Amino acid sequence: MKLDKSFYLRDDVVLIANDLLGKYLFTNIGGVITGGIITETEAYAGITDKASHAYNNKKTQRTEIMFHEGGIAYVYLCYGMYSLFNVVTNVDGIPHAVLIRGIKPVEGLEEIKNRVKQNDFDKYRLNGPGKLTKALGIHYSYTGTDLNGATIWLEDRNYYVDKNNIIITKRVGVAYAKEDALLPYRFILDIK
DNA sequence: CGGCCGATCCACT
DNA sequence: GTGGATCGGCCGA
Repeated sequence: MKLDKSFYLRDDVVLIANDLLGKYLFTNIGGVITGGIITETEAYAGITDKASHAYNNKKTQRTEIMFHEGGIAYVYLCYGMYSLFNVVTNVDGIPHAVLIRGIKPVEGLEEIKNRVKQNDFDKYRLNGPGKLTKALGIHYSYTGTDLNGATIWLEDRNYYVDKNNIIITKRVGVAYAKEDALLPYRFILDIK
């Protein structure tokens, strides 16, 4: 079943990032459904988090989406060529988000393989936030999409997550955030 | 308006 | 381990 709105409205974005491991992310782009089990996430804790685009209450046309009520997508272009997909959380006015960094593909494998166009395609692993959006067809123009809709959605299919398989570490690529770059906000589900 | 820079990825050493 | 690709967003003038 799809994740309930209340899942996204909770105020602990770090807890939500952990809870998202083992949940399923799906897209329906042009009638083709692709998706997988979420295996890697990072929490971005809003206005006090130096790594967040919303740090210091920065509200621009791009980051404004994060200030909305949880349960929608925040997708933006990074390094001029990669769309990065985030789940917006918390209530209206608090710009929390969770970056989805990796999945284990389970649905639409052929389509995913065609989209990523890499020879060493690993059907057990699709790690990297830029790669997974390409695989699932999520373009940055999808920012603001309701995650309870028919285009992008998340489901709980009772996948059992063994806490012993969760690795918690610091976030990647945010050295500019200084001491906040060391926060244990990255969650990895270590499955085959 | 111009210039700088990035929540990345891949090829190459 | 390192450097280049590549372009929208952001900020300062």
